[in-house]
Amino acid sequence: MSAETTTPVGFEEHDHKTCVAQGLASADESCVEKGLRLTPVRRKVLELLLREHRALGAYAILDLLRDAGFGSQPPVAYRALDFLAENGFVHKIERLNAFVACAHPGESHSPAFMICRKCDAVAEAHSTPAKGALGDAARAAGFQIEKTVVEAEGICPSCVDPASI
Amino acid sequence: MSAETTTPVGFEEHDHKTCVAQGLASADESCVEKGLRLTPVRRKVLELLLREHRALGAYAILDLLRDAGFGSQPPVAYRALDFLAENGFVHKIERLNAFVACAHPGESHSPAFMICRKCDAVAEAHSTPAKGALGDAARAAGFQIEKTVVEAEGICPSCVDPASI
DNA sequence: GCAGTAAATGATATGACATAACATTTCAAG
DNA sequence: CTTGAAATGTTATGTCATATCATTTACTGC
Repeated sequence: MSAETTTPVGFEEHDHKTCVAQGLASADESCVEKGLRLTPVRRKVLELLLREHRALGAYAILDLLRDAGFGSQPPVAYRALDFLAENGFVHKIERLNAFVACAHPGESHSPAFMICRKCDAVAEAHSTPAKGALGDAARAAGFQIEKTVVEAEGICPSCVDPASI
Repeated sequence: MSAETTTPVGFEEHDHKTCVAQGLASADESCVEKGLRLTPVRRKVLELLLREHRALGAYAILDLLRDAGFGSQPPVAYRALDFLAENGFVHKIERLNAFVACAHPGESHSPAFMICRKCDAVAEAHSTPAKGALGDAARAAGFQIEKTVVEAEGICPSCVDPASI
């Protein structure tokens, strides 16, 4: 494991092929371990998201699925996305109503996202929401946190400093 | 200011009338200060959200607006909600595609929400996302955070322990 | 192998959320 | 009073998501 795995991906140059291959391999392995079925549509959706490596809406995914010879009605995409999201292979970006491939496959994590409002690039980082003020408030209120959505909107390095593009 | 103002509201009994009156008074005052126009529709939407004191979808608000004699087309609700959200009087809950009145009017804050997946109750707390792991990741990546969405999904005290209802 | 069952997929229809565009009204400033 | 900017009303449309039922696939026990 290289040092890069701890870096938020999404705002940096990287090797797409490796990215895609590792993501798929990781998912294959994980599904075998857990007895999950990474069927052709599901694997294709994951591959598409890894390839694009940005947030895609369900209907954009659907277009790509059609091109790849799969069914082209909304439930086809949503069912695959539900499976992938439930099992941590992709994440939904609530702010964008869109989906991204998980950038830290295999690691257990509660993801946090940085979303550029100019170019819509999305980077995944780790968050520890239960450890901060929110965790304190939840304990005080008797609220049991099961899942957290943490999304920061702002300006990515490339859009802050156009020279760096 | 009572001790209750630091408690996440939404999961507790409270005085609705005071709630609504204070919220509206606070908004009136704030708008005068800032030269904003809290027009009848806008004020009505805020009042409705304070009264209901839970997350409402735009179309639910629209129904209530119609009942109150206002226009009943979607832009009427969305424009009022945009104004109120931009100025911190209401917040959008991305997870629910719905809106709640701000529970901490007048205080500057980056809100965090606890959302019960059983009863859809929503409580507002404070968050300090830039201080934790996300802030570190953003600084490391050169990402400039402008706004954060922090939403925890789980079980509220009443649904955990039905006897307490 | 083959029947029975559960899971996954395909397809139709509909529901829920949100905004573009333009006409009309309101309101404060000159 | 008029003029320009902001707000509102209205029509139409775009985008995101799911309920439902028919069909196919794939695993299980006989």
